[in-house]
Amino acid sequence: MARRYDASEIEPRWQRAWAAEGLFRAVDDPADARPRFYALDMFPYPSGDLHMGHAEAFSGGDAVARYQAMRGHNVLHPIGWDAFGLPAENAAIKRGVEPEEWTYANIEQQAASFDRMGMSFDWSRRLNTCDPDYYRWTQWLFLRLFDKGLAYRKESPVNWCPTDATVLANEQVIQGACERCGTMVERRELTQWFFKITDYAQRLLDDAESLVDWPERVLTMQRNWIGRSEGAEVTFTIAETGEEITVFTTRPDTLWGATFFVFAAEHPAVRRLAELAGTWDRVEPLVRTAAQTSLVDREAADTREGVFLGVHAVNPVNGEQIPCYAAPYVLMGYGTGAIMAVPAHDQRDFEFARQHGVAVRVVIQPEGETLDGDTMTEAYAGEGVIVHSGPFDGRSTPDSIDEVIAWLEAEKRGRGAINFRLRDWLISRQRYWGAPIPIVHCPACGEVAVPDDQLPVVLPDDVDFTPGGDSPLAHHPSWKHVTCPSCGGEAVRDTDTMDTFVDSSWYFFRYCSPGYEDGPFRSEDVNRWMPVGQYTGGVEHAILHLLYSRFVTKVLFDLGMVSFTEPFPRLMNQGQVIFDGAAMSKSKGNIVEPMPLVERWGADTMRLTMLFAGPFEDDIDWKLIAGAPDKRPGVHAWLGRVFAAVGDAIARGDVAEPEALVRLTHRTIRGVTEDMDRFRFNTAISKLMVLTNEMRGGLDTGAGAFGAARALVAMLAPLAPFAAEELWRTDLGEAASVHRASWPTFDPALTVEERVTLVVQVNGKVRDKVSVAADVSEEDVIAAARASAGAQRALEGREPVKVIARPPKLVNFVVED
RNA sequence: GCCGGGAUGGCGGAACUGGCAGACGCGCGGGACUCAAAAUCCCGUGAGCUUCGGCUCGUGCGGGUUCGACCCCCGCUCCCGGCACCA
Repeated sequence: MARRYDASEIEPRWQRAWAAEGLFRAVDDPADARPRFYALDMFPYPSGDLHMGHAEAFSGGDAVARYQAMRGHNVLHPIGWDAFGLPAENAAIKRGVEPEEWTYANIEQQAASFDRMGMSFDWSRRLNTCDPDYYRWTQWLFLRLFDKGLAYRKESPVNWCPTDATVLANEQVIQGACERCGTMVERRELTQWFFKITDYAQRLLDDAESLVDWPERVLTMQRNWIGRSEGAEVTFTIAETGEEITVFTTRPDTLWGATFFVFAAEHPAVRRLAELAGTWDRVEPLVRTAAQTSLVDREAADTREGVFLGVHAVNPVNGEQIPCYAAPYVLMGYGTGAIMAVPAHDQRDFEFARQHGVAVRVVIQPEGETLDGDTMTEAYAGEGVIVHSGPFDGRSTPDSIDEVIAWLEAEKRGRGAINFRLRDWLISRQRYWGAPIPIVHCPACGEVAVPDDQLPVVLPDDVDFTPGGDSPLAHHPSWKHVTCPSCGGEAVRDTDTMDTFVDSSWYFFRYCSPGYEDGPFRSEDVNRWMPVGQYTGGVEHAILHLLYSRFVTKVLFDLGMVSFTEPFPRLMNQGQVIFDGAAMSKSKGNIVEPMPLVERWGADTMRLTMLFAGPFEDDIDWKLIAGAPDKRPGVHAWLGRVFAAVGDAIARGDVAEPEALVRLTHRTIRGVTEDMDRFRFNTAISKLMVLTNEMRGGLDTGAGAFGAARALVAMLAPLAPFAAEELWRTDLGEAASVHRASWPTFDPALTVEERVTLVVQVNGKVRDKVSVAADVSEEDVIAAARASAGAQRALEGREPVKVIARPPKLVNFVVED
């Protein structure tokens, strides 16, 4: 009687057993001699139940954790929830549910689903970022940045929805409109808290070089986001007032080609200069429009509009006076907010010059060509020979850039400079459901840190969520009124909360010291477990979360709290689960949920479906890989065959196995091990399927397969943990879990084939295949090839002019025709 | 526009370092079992031609290097992702 596979009976039973045994607890005893492995999955946001993306990501992450445990590691595989954030507040506004209630209900549902899936989490380390025990330390982290001058307040433009009367995050502005009410977003200047991540720009860039195990695209995105540019700062003088204005340029070699000068519309000097020159009437509308245009619209605009200010700038390299304009195409947030414009060699400046009738002066020409500024149709940004540039005439560029910078420094007209596109991290949110910023504003003392021993600053639970323009905390009748920790006078709390990316920038440290009450974590715990052995999650966090986490790690390193500067040396991004080429969405009505699949066919089938569909980092199109919901998935049928084959093998007992099966088993162990090390779950599963098929072939002839069965079950464990455990403990009779068994090993001698297929080619075309001994000599292999029927037929009696022999795999006869 | 990644049967995908293209699975066709169906098992399955021995073509397109190219080089096309006035 063949062993039957019944997931619905097996899975809940082992799920309970694992929990009762505490099987997945990480061992914190320093005396434990096993090497440690921190398997980290990006923690979920609790909006509803788990979705397909979670199912895919955690299937991979859990396979890694289980595999590493079987490889002899003491594995830390924690879970938690990124539980602060706007959706909870929106649920409160829309449906009248308390954010806290909504959040915790979703967390419980997701936790139950994870359990049902059999995720090997160490539940004892579970955390939620919205728990006061957690956000106490988020606030503590803020204060350490505040102490170091890395957290500061300044006025900054933000997205403002006039209907909801509230500030929106960039992600909440959809094509210039509020995502909730559709009103066009405006721009407002508000005083906001920032983290000074720009101080770490160079280190974030330099250390990225060490992240060789990150996906290339993620590293590229980070580098582009940081955006380092080398160039020079050059100081121009306003002819009419004598005031000095510095610009940044990456092309100091084109300084002699500057024919006008442009200020960002918001530049503080614009109004003063325009009023002085009597042009404010004409300039003012432009400035006002720029100030009101949302940041999103502003970046999407591509006009070359601008207004002459009526003043002139003196070019320090040649004393020339050039007209000054204000134009929105120059950004206040980058460089100095003012530029020298070189229309001949910058396309944007060129378009502006043509539209406003400004001269175009060529100072760089391609070798052997002459460009004419009056007739050229686009800027020339290439290499070439320098002309009309005083001491640099006749030199070539870009080689001369460094010499121009040296000359500027010697002449005291400018200096070499580096600029980054990276901006400081705006962390203020005028929102309720976040960690309150632990600052008290005192009329006498200014910004005062809440003392560490008064943390956490707890969120009140009786607030009005109706959008009102600033944080709901500001409207609470009593919460914000406190005494100043410094002078004892009357003061008010800061009523903003922190960006949820602050919460998620340090959660992986907290997992190392769960429940620790004297700090966010114990350094010795963190330094034992970290850096993370493998970080798994979605590519949507390629920039923000990963950049912020790297930044916070470097700050903690500088504080002497951790001994490393990069938290995640190995990163893997799973692909998205899509449907019919598009993201699953409610409006499309094409959402497929993982839990019904788990209930119908079992968690193991859900995992195998995800992992077998293709490379882990590729997208999965559910429409293409899944049949009808009630149609039995192929991987489920395979598990059925595994049960039957293992059952039969056990019934026959540990008797002699065909040598071919023994060799295949060893080759399979080698191959699957390599695949697991490289996240190649799809090919690992395929190799296990081949082994299953071969076992069944042997069993048909009455031979044994016990060793193959044991290896198969062990290798199945990270991929289909319930089925493997059932076979291991119930059928094979092992007392201890397969998930704490040793990963099978192979004998290299047995992975080598005894006989191999020799490919016989004539002129590179396959003409025959012959079985030969693996250690065949060159002469013998050529003789065997030549004797083959296919070679005889194709050679037609001709003598090869050349014979290429690669024993034992290939012989190629080259003949002339 | 710039940057990154792709394109292989009807479908998802394999192919180590340049050496059997299409592993494994889905789907489909045929068969066994069955009163029947489901389940299960077996056989076949890139295209065309075939005297059934084989032959020709075939990894987005066009060239090249090589005894030999899905793989390397040059030139394109299309698709996906990211950034997008960053001076």
